[in-house]
Amino acid sequence: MSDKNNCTSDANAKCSCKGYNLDKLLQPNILILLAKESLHGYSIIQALEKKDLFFGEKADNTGIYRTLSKLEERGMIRFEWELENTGPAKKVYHITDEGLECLSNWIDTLESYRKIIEGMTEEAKSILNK
Amino acid sequence: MSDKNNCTSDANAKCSCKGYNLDKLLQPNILILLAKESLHGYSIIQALEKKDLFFGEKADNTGIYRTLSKLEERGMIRFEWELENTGPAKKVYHITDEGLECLSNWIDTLESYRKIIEGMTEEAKSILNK
DNA sequence: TAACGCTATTGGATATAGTCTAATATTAGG
DNA sequence: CCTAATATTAGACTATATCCAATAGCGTTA
Repeated sequence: MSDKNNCTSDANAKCSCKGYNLDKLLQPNILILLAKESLHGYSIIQALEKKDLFFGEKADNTGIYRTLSKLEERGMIRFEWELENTGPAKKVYHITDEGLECLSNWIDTLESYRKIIEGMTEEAKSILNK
Repeated sequence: MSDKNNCTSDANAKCSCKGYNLDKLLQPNILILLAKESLHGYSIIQALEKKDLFFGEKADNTGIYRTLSKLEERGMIRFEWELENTGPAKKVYHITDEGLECLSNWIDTLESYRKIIEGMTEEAKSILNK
């Protein structure tokens, strides 16, 4: 079996069909966490890692901090600096009313999305007789 | 009710929570179509529009043609020029063995993805009491 | 025949989401 | 003091998709 005839060939080693490039849905995932409790960036990273959100891959810190900044710019979340305890200063984020409404929209959006993905999977299965 | 307190405010009019920025999963969608029959780009566009894949939005031609080029570069699909019939020349694409294996991988990936999205939706619902 | 619309493909610039690498800073433990 | 863990940020880059524009063949119709 030649390497060219499967998605593990050099050129396709990181083919999207393995899930590497799927949207991690960081915005709704972060809103869900913050709807339950206020957290700072680093603890959000750890919470997302626990969830095994990333197809076994570890979370990307930079991406999460960038998403937090963007959500803050849009008024979905706000933060206060926490200097009290031990360790470096932390930005403790909490969700706003706008963020809760955004999360409510996300529920409908994700349900539609799930149906689309379900339909695709069923169609692909029937074609390949899987 | 102020405009600032919902996702329809100017700044958030095209908020991702409405689904505008979701991955359209063009790669697997195109592979599914081509696993059933060979097609040229423009007919793929029309087929995807019929599916209402895009949250009611119309398909973006450029994106579909770019995805076709990428899939072709990676050996998932191949094309022949069709000059016979009326109209401009068409690139008729057909799926390769590698493309079929890629689609098979996509089935597992999409099933995992669906479960992740389902879990997120349920969690968000329980938090918001929806 | 000129104008228009449909079919069919491509290119440039931009947007959004996320990754990789590196840097900075505080503090606790050995 | 050195290192590891905690905590945040910046620059460059990749993947996916969008918006606008251009090109080109062909049929209809005014």
